[in-house]
Amino acid sequence: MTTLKEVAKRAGVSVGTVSNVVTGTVPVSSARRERVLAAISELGYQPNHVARSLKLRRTKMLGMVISDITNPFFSQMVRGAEDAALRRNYLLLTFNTDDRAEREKEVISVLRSQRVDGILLVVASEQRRPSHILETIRRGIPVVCLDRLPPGVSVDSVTVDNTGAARDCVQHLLKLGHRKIGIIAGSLSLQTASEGLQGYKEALAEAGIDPRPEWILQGNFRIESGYRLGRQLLTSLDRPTALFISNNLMALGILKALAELDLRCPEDVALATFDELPLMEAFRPHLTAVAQPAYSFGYSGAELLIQRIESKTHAKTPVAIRLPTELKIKESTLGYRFSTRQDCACLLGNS
Amino acid sequence: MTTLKEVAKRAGVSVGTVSNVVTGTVPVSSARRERVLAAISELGYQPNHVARSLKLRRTKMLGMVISDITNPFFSQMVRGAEDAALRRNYLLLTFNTDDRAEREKEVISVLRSQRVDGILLVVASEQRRPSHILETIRRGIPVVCLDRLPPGVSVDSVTVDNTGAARDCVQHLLKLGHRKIGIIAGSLSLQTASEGLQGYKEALAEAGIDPRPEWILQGNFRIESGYRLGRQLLTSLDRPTALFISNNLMALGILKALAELDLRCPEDVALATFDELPLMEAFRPHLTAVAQPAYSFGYSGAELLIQRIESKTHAKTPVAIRLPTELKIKESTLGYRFSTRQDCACLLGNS
DNA sequence: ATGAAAGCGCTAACAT
DNA sequence: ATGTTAGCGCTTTCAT
Repeated sequence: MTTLKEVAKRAGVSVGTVSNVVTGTVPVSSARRERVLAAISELGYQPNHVARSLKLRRTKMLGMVISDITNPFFSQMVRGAEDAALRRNYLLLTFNTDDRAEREKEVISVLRSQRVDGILLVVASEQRRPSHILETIRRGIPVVCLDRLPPGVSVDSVTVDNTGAARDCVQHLLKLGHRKIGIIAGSLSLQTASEGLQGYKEALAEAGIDPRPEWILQGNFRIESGYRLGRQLLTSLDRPTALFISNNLMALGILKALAELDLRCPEDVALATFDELPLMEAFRPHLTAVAQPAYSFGYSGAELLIQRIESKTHAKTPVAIRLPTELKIKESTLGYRFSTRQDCACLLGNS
Repeated sequence: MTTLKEVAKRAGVSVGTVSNVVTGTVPVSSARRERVLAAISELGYQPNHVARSLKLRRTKMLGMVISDITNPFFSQMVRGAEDAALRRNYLLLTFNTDDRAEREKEVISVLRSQRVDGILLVVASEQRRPSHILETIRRGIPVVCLDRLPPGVSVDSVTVDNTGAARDCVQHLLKLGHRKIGIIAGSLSLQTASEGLQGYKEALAEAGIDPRPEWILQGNFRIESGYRLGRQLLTSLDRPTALFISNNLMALGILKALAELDLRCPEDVALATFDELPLMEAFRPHLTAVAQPAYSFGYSGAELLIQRIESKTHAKTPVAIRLPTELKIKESTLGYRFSTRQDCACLLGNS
């Protein structure tokens, strides 16, 4: 690999001059600049970012820790973060944890060894005040948590109001006349999942309905678990007439179960889910969903993180960005108790 | 950040000794090792990978260049590559090009500046003998191309037989009795897309059918383009009875068009697509698809790349790994000309 | 405006 | 087995 020194030799100038041409921070006479530029292109010189990082003690790299890139929610988030990062000339180093706390620990350790300038984190650890995260922050590496917050840690974050969104969604089912509403929640050790369950319970409580324990199921956010729990719930003797599902993948699993059991949606069971995805438009019935701004999670998170990195001001109070969600009502809940199009239109209008 | 030097001072040994403890390449007396280990954990020392990379002139980082991480095919591929890389202690630096050649150039330049040890590349450039790729290889940075091959470049690769897979798939439609078969191809500047079209034409030719230009449409691998072209084709006066679609996202778009136009599948039009995804199991009708081993593309590619990096032997002949595809026949093509379950079962059996 | 030189944190060759 | 040191490629301060 060509080095600054070789370029300098070829152009007949000092390494300092070449560096000044490359970085553009110090003016260089145009005659010399020309010669340097010529030498650079003749030799195909590419600045060594590793050496620069060592010297400057910053890498212009961001660590990104998510649970699984093959989950569309996270791939959107990563794309958002990458787009924001590249605009500011930062690169993204991404890792999957599969929501396993020990993987998260390892990954953060790797990221620190790599000397990333900051970390975007979708926490896996359910543990209170996780030391690896606290320690990272204490060492001056900015961390922005996305979607979920580690309990007991004061840290910048980008989240949505999961409780409120779940409550709105279940209220929508109640308004349609449903009284027997089940929930497929995510793993309750994750904050988002327990918030979703909380919203579900609040909505039922407001309507004066006692939650039925056998209709509250805990999954793991994967297709397979939605399928399995869906079958379980839908084949039970006294099955709910509506289901609230805490994420997109489990919803897909339930659709599969539905098809196998020859149940119609929304006639036999109405379905409402968290997370909306472009590809869900192709599904029939079109699913009622709480749309989460997956891309924005990443984009805003990266912007906030870079701002923290570059402003150096060790802020005392964390910034908490709250992104809006939107309940998008579609066929999977409509049509159940309604016979005329007018009724539906009216309901769509004020929701 | 704590450095080796500080650890050495604390433990009362030389930096060399600390380095030897950390890397484990040279034996250190257990008494001193203990002291070093103690100092490391007291100070929370994390080796500086940047400095190590500069010194060793290798980063243990792999560059990965794909078109778009939000496309499930590529997110699976990235996950495969990451799993293979981590097993060998390499990290993955991923970039999206959106299939734009100039982005690819920029990204590869960044990767070279980062001094990645090798590059996994899903090529975007349709240009012959693209200089940025040739130059990268010439400089001794191993490149493994995934899924597609840049024209005129001798390079390691992991691909599938797109032509053969497309031909098999169209032959399946022909066997069912279809004579009016359309194709939604990808952007024909991409090798995979033109191979798919080639297979389609071969199958028709063997059956003695002349291709109808108005039934050969070119999309761009996105949901929206499948939707648009699907509507176009399905609303035409003389529409095909079966459709071969070159990727998963466009197939989803067509399903959306189908639902809007109130057409049934497979009764009104049979559908067969490239790419199979776990989440497609939830769709009804279940789509007949050529299953591509997306995860394996990444996994095998990363393994091959690392082998190249570590064996240093500048191989003269490129390795070309061919992964198998599998035609998975489902409801979206079956049931069209068959009235009894027996017929279907029989057909499923010998395909 | 330009050159010389120190030093970022590490590894490995060399000396002991 | 352990300590000492050169140098990886770069930026930047200090002279000039």
